[in-house]
Amino acid sequence: MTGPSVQTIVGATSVSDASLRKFAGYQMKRSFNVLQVDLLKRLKPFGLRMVTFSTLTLIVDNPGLSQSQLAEAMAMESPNFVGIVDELHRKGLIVRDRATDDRRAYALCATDVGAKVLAQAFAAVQAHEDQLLGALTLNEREALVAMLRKVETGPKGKTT
Amino acid sequence: MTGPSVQTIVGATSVSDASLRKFAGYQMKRSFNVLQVDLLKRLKPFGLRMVTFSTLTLIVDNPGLSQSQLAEAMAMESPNFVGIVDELHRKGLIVRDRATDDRRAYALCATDVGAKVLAQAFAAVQAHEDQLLGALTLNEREALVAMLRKVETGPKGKTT
DNA sequence: TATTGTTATACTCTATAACTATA
DNA sequence: TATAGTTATAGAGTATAACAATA
Repeated sequence: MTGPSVQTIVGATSVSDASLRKFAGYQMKRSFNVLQVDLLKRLKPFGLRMVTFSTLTLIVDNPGLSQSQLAEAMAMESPNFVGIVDELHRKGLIVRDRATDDRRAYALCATDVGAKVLAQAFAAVQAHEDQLLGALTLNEREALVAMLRKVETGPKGKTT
Repeated sequence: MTGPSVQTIVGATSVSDASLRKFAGYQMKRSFNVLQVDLLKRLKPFGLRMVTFSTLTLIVDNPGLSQSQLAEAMAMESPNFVGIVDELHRKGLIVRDRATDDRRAYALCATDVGAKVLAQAFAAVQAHEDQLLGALTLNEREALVAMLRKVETGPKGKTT
């Protein structure tokens, strides 16, 4: 919706994407894709991907919670969470005990191995962020996260 | 990796996700998901989704380019681009003429209908962004996009 | 040989309906 | 009846290999 550049195909025509680049949504997608590729590479040595890393972090920080509580905290649908938990369990990183007061629910906790793996992975993720956000100052990084959070929460800070 | 909160399951335990929230990557994912849901809703009346909207925008701004040029500009793999172009073509929003100088390639252009649909959809997307980024000032919005771009480009601004 | 567009394929992420066992 | 976890399924998004037509 911006550019002149009415050319035919001839050679190395540079594509004008200025219209799209103005949209935070488009830029978020582009940036996140780059970030995710790098993050996945960094997590691979630990047998983790983004979602299993996030889940394991929450379990270590909040031992004993149920799957539905964790799924809700991650804004995930519970059916999609089942495979994640299975994967962490299969790798011996977490245990699933039946909750004492509600025999439908599990209480998820990290194993010693899980805690150790997470500690290492956590450092790797921090290194990954330090590298990928290396062009930003610490203040800018905080401002970025804060602004993104406002986008997530919405204009009125709706809780619903 | 932060919190105390070693509770059992009992009732409405609030989950501590402070560790994850410090990561720009996690926050980007959460924010983008919210944004995408709203954007899809806004684009539905026009029969577009995020990727077809983006593609149509590029075609209107850069008439006559080939699929591979556009796919590269959007950082997409060409096989995944085929369906996008088919979809826009099926809806009568673009035409695919064989390029005059290279009979392997197509020269993609928007139809009159395509241009009109995009103009309306473009306004809708702008309204969507104005709403979703409503908690940010115009300066903040620009800063957000600029910082995200730096993340995409990388610390050294690598072009490769 | 290399490139454009294509098919086929596979893996991830996301969303919904419906089931089971407990409550 | 409602909830926790599960299964099955379907739709997007993303990635690679391999092919035909053309360069």
